Amino acid sequence: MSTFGLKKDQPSSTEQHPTRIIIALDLDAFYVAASRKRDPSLNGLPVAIKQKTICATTSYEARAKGVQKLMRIRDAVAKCPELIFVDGEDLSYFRKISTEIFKIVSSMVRDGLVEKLGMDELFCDVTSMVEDRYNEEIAGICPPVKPFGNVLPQRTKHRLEQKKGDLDEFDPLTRKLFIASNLAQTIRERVAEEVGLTSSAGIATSKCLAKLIGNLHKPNQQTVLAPCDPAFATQDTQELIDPFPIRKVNGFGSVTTARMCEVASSTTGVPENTVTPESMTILVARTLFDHTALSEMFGERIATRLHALLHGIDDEPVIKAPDFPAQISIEDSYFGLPFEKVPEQFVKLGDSLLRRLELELMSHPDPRQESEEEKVRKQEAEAEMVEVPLDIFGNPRSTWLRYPLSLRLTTRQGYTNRISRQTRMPVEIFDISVPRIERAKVLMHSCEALFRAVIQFEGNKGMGIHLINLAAIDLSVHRPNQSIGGFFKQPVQARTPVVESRQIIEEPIPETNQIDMAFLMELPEDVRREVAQEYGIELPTEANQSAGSQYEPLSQSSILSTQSSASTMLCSHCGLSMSSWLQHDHERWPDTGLPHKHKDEDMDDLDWDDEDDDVMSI
DNA sequence: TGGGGTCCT
DNA sequence: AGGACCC
Repeated sequence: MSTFGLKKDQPSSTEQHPTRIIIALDLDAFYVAASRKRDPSLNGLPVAIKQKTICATTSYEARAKGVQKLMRIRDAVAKCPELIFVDGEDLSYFRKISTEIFKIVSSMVRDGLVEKLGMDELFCDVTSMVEDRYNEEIAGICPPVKPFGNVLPQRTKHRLEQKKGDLDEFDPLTRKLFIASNLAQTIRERVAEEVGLTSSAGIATSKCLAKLIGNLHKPNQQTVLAPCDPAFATQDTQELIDPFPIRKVNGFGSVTTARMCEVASSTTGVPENTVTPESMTILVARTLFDHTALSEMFGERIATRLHALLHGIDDEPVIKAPDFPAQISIEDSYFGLPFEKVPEQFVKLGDSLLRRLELELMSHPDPRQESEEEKVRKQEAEAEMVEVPLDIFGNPRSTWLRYPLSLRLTTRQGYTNRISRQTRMPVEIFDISVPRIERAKVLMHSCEALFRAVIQFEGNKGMGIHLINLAAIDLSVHRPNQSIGGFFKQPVQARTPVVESRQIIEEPIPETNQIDMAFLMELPEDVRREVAQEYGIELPTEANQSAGSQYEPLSQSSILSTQSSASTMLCSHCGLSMSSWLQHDHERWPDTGLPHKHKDEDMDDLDWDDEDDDVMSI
């Protein structure tokens, strides 16, 4: 029988925007798999990725012993005493592997139409790729393909078993989904070969369905949802997803689900707590709530989305991951960090943030690490006979590809909600000829000002700080100019790059780490060790220290105004002495930086050594 | 319950 | 600036 006629007479049911073919790719136990790539001795063993007091991710061996994701360490050890813990607080390695995988998949999908969800999930819109391949099948250029992996719904499976050779009798959409399942397999194989990590996939006509059914067969498997009969497609799909708890569906978060359980128990008159999130299935929700009900509960916009999802409809497009993220942030959690210890953490987190900014927002002279944008930039520069910026040795120089214009500080006191404040990013941090720890100190000062604002707003809840998050946001292509006020009459920073980069500006050779020692030694020991380790600085041994005593201990309070840079200046306004890196901050006080001397009273608002601090202990 | 992210209001 | 959502 000819499918040609069918195809012409049936212009696919959704004419407004063509039916899409989506692949949802999910890496199996990603953190564990990446850790095993780094350390193969973990293979085959029960492993948990530890973050503070919880197991963020667990290996399948651990799950077999009942060690679930997000379980407390204590409970995990009780379930599985042999459990091996891998520290998962530093995400840099995971980020690297994640990027590798993203690049491979992007290169295999037309137009790089790949969306990232977290570090281990990808959505690919392969509609047009599959379309082309389907047309080749129709033209007889290549034979029709069987689906790869698990197939749903049952109706399609049965038909496959019955009519073995007659793939061309299936509906066009069904055949396209079959094709996509083979593409998904190819992608998974490539990732496994080149990176060494296994993954699972779901193939369907929307992100939501693809993800839902991808979860049905999990490690290292895939599932395609390919309704074979247009007359039953909607019904088959609905019956398939009806038993799922709504929590498994992408738009239903904990708040929405809880609210629906609440309303459900009050309207149906069933006793409380009998409608649990797990029992709130798509079927139950769909029977209980129509669009109007949802609209009253959540508002028109959200209601429309949720209502559609309950009916298996999801129009969310696959949005290609941008070259640069919208934000880059660093956070750490604490068991009630006393206020006076906060500045040290600002230095530590600020330093980490700077590292990440340099890694992710700058060009890298090593061509092996070169980003796509950078290659394009170089090609353009070449075409226009403009030289790429060179360093003092004539080698290609790292330059900023994006500049975060704003800095945001988010904190949490106890278990209350997060409080955040933002300010302009101090431009000094972009001057990489200055040692990073110096720039981290600039960030620290900005953070202190923001922290004061947070405290003034929130007051002291008497439990110390439980979370600090530093975020670089508002990424711009242009280097921000310095031009607020200007009574320091600083030369305006050279606008970066590309065009006027003919002349090589001789930048001062970066100062050695020696200059940071005084500052370093003044930090508490644990922080100092962490920072020093990051920089590869060898800390003096105790013997050294006592013998040399070259590092004069500074008073605690001087942390707020310390300066170890050689270039010191006095504010012409208030006469305060400070490192030249702080000029800009100082000038903009109280936005960031040091206060002017005549405004010292303002400092009283922030008492770092508040005796009333009732620090919560573990 | 972590250490990240997104978008909407 | 906060809140919902995602992993």
